[in-house]
Amino acid sequence: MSNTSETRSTTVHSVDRAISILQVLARRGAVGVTPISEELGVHKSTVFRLLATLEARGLVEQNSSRGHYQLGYGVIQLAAGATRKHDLSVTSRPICMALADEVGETVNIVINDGEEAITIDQVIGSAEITSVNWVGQRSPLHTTASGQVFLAMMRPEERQHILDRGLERYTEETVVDSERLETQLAEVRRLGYAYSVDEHEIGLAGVAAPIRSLGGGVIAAVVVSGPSFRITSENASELAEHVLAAAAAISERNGFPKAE
Amino acid sequence: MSNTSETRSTTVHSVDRAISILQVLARRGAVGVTPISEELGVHKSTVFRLLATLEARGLVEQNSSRGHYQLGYGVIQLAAGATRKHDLSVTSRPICMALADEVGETVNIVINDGEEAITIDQVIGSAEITSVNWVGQRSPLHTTASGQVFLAMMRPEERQHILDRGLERYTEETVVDSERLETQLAEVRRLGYAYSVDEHEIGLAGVAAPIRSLGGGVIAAVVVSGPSFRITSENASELAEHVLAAAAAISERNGFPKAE
DNA sequence: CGCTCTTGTTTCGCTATGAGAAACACTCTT
DNA sequence: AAGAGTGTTTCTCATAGCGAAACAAGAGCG
Repeated sequence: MSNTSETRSTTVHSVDRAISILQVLARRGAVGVTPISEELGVHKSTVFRLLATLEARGLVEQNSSRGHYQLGYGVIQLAAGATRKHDLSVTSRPICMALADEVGETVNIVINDGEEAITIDQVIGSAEITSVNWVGQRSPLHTTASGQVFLAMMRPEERQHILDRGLERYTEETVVDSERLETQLAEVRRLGYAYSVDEHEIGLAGVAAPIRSLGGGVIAAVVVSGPSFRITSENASELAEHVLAAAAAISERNGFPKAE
Repeated sequence: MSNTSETRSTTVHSVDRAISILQVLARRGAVGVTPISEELGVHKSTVFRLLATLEARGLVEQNSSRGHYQLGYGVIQLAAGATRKHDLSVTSRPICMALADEVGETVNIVINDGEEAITIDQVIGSAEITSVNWVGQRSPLHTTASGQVFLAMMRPEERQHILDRGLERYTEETVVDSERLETQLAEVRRLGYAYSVDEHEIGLAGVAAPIRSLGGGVIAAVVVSGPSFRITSENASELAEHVLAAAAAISERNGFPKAE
């Protein structure tokens, strides 16, 4: 089959067909040679040969002798390479640019290394007079909006381990009492986002939402941050809606099922 | 390149090459045309044409004009299809068969539908005199080893929601007190596995460990179960080692990073 | 700033590959 | 037991995919 009006397409026909087969299997689960042939309009001997190639490389498996075909472990292995953490900024960058444009503030992507938060990408907002480059910088979990997202969503014993090490005070507003922080984190779980003001640095505020991966785990956070005179408790919930939408879009690109 | 001494291989050459390119990108991240050409021993115009095909279908992206190539969102979408829950039994089946052979008891794969545990696959152990087919059967979360794995690993407010509905007594050994169950579940989190005996049915015992996916979320449990005179508190920890190893192998096949 | 080198991209002619037709083998259904 | 349907294999042929050569663009160096 040809799907282009050009005499010679730049794409490789048989690779195109093989990808179509993979997509049929992703959508339909275990399927036979004949239904694939009918759906794609390709001869069943061709389908068979392409499946044999995909099977030889582990992208496809046959569930019994002469049985149906389904996606194999090799696809999961490829995806594991595709979703490695530090490539997250590549998939999220266009969404962050759109968000920065939308809200006018700086947008960061932050990951959790288990002990601290690390900013891996940043888009400067239009409202910024001066720009601090946060990329590569570490920050404590308890004082930043993104850090509070990580603390809120992690398992209690993992969080307890962190709290047991003590909480360092950064400003007069820093919460250093474990019980009070737990209360605050319960609110983060209830709302689905964190809002932090003056806790890490006087005059600095932020709104953060979790980025989830295929299995639902939190792999990063998207944060809108700026001066606390612009990011106030009055407009934080409106800002949060934009941040949550961006986090959902990024999560979807990382395999998290789309919310209906 | 030809990797077979036969005159004509059954696999499709160009599809084979395209998959090799995907695997290079999964391993190396963003790479250029020339390094891929050198690593695979394929002409760079061929690599370019194959990359163009993969890019057209979304499996590969170029990070800037004339820039390096990397895996695209399309691979994650394929993997989302590959890791759907009910296909889990296919990836886990060989590991369960090996585990059943190893420990001599029946092995089940159980998923959590949010309210109850459901067995989706079963391998009968050699020590079984009679065999009960658990596949398709539902069981409560608080009385079974797998159910306790799910309760232990879920977020506290989700668990609270379940506990608030009340716990039904099945035997004299069923724990129906929420605080006592929470203590038990804390032990499950500490050990990484659950051991349940006589709580669901007198004479029935089991050891269960969580199966995790790419993002770390618990998607299922692998359980060894049998009569309580064979699965005792004495041999449960030894049995648990085998179960944990099987759960880790299944988790890895579902994209969870291999523990070093 | 200009030149050189490297790499991504494009074009073209040729042949080895991938296509479909036909047939075979196996399983399921009646 | 026979027929239908589907997975698998073989064979011939047309063309798609290959590599060589050349071009275009960007990076690095003097």
